[in-house]
Amino acid sequence: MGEKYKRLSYYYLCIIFKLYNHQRLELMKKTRLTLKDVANQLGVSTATISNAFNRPDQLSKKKRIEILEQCKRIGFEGPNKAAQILRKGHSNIIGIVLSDNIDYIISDPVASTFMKGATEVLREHKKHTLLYSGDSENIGDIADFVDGFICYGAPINQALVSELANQLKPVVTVDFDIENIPSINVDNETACFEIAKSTLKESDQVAILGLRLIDSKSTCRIYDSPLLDFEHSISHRRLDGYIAAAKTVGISIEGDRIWTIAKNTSKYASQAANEALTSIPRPDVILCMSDLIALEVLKLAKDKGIKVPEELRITGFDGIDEALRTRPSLTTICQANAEKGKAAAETLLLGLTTSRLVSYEMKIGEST
Amino acid sequence: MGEKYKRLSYYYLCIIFKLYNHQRLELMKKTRLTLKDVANQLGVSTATISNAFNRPDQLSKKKRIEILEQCKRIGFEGPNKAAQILRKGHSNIIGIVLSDNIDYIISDPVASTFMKGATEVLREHKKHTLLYSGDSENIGDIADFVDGFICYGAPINQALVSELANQLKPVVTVDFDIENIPSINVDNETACFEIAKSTLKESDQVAILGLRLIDSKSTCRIYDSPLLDFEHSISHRRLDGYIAAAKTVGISIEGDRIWTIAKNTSKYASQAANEALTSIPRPDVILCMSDLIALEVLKLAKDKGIKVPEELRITGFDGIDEALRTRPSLTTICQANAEKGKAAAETLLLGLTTSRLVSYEMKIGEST
DNA sequence: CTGTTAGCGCTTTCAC
DNA sequence: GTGAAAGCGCTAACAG
Repeated sequence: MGEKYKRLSYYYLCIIFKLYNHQRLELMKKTRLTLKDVANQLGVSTATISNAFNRPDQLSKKKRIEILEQCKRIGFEGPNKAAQILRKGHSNIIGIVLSDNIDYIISDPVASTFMKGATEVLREHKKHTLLYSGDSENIGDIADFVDGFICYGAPINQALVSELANQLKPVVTVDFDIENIPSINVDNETACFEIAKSTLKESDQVAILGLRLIDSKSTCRIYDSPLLDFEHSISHRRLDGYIAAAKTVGISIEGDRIWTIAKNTSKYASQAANEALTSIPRPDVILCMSDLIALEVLKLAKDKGIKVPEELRITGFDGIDEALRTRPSLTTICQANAEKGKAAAETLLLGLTTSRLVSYEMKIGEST
Repeated sequence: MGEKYKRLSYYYLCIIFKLYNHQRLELMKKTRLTLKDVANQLGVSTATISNAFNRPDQLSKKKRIEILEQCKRIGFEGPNKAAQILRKGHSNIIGIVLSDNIDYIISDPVASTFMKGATEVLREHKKHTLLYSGDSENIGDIADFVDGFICYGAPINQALVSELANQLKPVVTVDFDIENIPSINVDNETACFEIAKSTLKESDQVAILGLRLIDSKSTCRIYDSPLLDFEHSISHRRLDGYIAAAKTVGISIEGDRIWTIAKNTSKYASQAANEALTSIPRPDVILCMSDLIALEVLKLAKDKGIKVPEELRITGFDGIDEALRTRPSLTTICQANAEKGKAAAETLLLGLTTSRLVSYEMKIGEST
C-alpha cells in the first residue's frame, strides 16, 4: 500500500517536473537575443554581426569593434552555439568513451591520470570534454555532435567497438586496438617481464593477482578456464610477461596460483588478496596487475603481521601516487598515464593516423 | 636557425592539418543519411519518419515498426542530434563546472567521488556529462547547448559566478552559494568542531593545515594576513569550527600555528607538513583540512620516526578511500561525497529550488 | 566591404 | 493517420 502510494506520487512528480521543465525551456527561448534581433537594433545585416564575431577580415576594424561594443552593451554574448554546431558541422566537443560507467572509472586513479593528460591537451586546443560510458547502448547518442572520440580501454559493451569503427568521426583508441584506427599503447608484456624478472628468485612460491583474465564476475582462481581474450588483452599481455620471466628462473606458474578480479576496485582486490595470503603454500611473491590490488595485499599483510619484503614481496602496476606515498612504498611499473592521455588527444586533434607506444619506467620500492 | 625551421614546419603542419580536417568534415557531411533521404527512399514524408522515432502516438504501430525496420536496413541511425538540439532547444547535456582545471580536479579523490555520484544520477536520467574548467574565460562557450549546470566549488575565475547567475539555464552549486540559486553543502563548521573537540586535550600544542585561507600561491603560515573570504569560505567555516573547539578546552590557536596551502595536492601538502613538523614547539596535534594533507603528515611522521598517535595525533577531512586503507588509519570526517553529487544532480534535474545540507560522519581511526 | 539569401537537418503545427 | 511547409539561429556563397 505504502509502496503503491510512493510509486504514484513519484509518477505525479515526474509529470509536474516535465511540465515545469517545459515552461522553463520556453522561458529561455524568449530571452536569449539572436543575431537577427541585434542586426535590427544596430541597423546592419545579420551577416555583418556574424562576421564581426567569426571573420574579422570581412569588415573594417573600426566597424567590428563598434559592433562588438554595442553587442556587449545590449547584452548579446555572441552567436548561438547550438545553431553554430548545426551550421558549421562541428562543436569543439570531444567524446571520451570510457571502458565502463563514468562513476566507476572516474574513481580509478589510473584513469584519472589519463584524463588529466588528455583534458589538458584538449583544453589547449579549446575543445570541450564529454564523458561517455562504455556500457551505453550505442554511440549514436552523441556521434552527431562531437568532433571525435577518444576511447579509453575496450568498452564493456563490445557493440560500441564496431559502431566506432563504422561511423565517420575520427577515433583514437587507448590500451586496445580497432583495425585501421590509431591507438596508444604501452608494451605491457615487456614491462611485466622486467618487473617479475627483477623480483623472482629460483625457489619462490609465486601468486598472480590479475584483472579480468577469464569471464567471471567474482574473484577466483583461473585454473584452466578459457581466457577472456578480446576485451582485456592487456591483462593477457601482462600475464605472458610474468610467466615468461618466471620461466627464466625455472618457475612455472599454474592456473591455481593465478587469481582473477572482475573490476579494479578495493573491494574485489581485497577478496583476492585474502585468498592468496591464506592459501597454502603461502606465496613469497605476489605479482599484482594493478597498484590498487598491490595496496590491498600490502594492507592485509600488515594486518596479519607478515613482514614486507622479508616474508612477502609485492609488485604492482600503474604507478599511482598512493603507491609512492605508502610505506613501504611499492615496486611497480610507472605507466606514463598522463602522457598516454596527451598522446591520445594529440593524435586525435592533429588527425594523425599512426599508432604510438608510450614508455614506462620500473620503480623499485620497498616492497620487494 | 633550427628553431626557425621547427616553427616553420609546425606552421605548415597546422595548415595541412586544417585542410585535411576540412576535407574530413566535408566527407562526413556527405555520408550521413538525413531524414529527407530516408523519406524519399521509403516514399513517405519526413514528418512521418520523425514521428516514427519521436512520437509513437502519431502513427500506427504497424507503420512505425515497418519504418524503423527499413531505417535499420538502410543504415539510418535516427534523426541528427545536432539538428535536434537546435530545433528542440535542449541537448541532454549537463555541464559540470569545476572549481579549477579539469586536469587538476579530476585527480582529486574528493572531487572524483562527487563526480561519481553526480554522473550516476545523470546517467539514470539519460543525460550526458560535459566537464568544464573553472578557469575558463566564460560560460558562454557552452551555455547555449547544455541543459543546465552543476557548479562544484567556487570557480577560481570569479567572473563565472556572475555569468552563471545571469544566464537562463538552471544551475545548482556545491560547497558554495550564489544568491537565489539552490546549493548543496555540508556543515563544515560543526563537523570540524566535533573532530577537534574529540581530539584535543587541554595541554596540546596544536597546528592547523588549511586550504586557501589567505591569498597566497605558496605554502605559508597565515599570521594575521587578511582572510581570503569569498572563494573558499568552506575553509573558513572549518577554521571556525577548529578554533571554537579549541577554545572549549582552553586552547587558543594563533596565526603562526596555522598554515595555508594553495592547492589540495601532495606537493603543497608535503611542504606544509614538513614546516609544521619541524617547527618549535613541535605540535602534539595537527588538524588537517583534507585527508590528502593528513596523509602527507602521516607519511612524514613515519619517515621521521615520530609515533602516531602516541607522539602526534592527526585528523583529516573528507573520508577518501586511502584514508581508511592506510595504516594507521586516519581519524577524519567522512563527507558523503557521492551523496553530494547525487543531490546536486537530482536538484538540477527535478528543478528543485531549495538548498540541501548533506550529512557527514566522523570516523575515529588509529591516528588519534 | 556590406547585404541578400539559401540552406544545415530537424520538429511541429496545421490542413487534409 | 499523413504530408506540406514554416522556421529553430546561424553561416557562407554570392552579388553588389
